[in-house]
Amino acid sequence: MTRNAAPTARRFRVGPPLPATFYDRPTEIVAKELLGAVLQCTTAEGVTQGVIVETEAYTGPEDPACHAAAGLTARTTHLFGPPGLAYVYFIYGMYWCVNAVTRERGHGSAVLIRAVHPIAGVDLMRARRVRSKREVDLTNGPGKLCQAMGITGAMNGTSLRNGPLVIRAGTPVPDNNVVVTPRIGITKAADWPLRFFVKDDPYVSRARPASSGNAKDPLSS
DNA sequence: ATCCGGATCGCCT
DNA sequence: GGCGATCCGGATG
Repeated sequence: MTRNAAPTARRFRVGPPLPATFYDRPTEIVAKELLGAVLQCTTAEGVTQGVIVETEAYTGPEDPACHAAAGLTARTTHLFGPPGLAYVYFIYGMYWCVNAVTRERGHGSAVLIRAVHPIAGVDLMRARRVRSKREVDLTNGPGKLCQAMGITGAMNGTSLRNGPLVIRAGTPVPDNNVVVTPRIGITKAADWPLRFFVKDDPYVSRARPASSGNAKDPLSS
């Protein structure tokens, strides 16, 4: 039997695009409630869809891990845009990451989408992610899901209701199925509990934040 | 003009 | 668990 296959037999609800008012709320709330929603990307190659199963909140200029902490620059223009915009940025010389802008225009906060559970266009995702060995490696990370879905900087600043990227209402995840932990891969504000993921979903990037032991002893000399 | 670190990933030991 | 790839933004001189 197909033990490892995505649960395609189960039908996910794919509703209308989420309204701008959905995003115009505290970023942590938006991050939590985006779990279960459906991210959709349309390109010349086709349409891909995935249920959002992992997010992180970046709350604004006062959050040292948020790009808004550097102020309004060319790069962060759309991060400071109106709620419901896509903020797509380039990282580590080779990957894209996608965010949903939250709160009112000028605030500078967003939700990073860290993992999705594919429900449509899976063959296209596999074609774009030849490197991935296991099925979960298709979309279990922010750089991976952008590669799988064809999300690039060309989509930076587009509306998440109209553009090539759309986030649609899905099946809300009950609180008792949501796990909250510190964010992954950051050094500033590394202990703030702003990461949210769906308990037991196989596409979550990691069950826990990098547990790289305890702090080293910087006073060894 | 130059330097450094980064919201990552995949391969190595 | 560690490290290199590979490029951009922001800070510094």
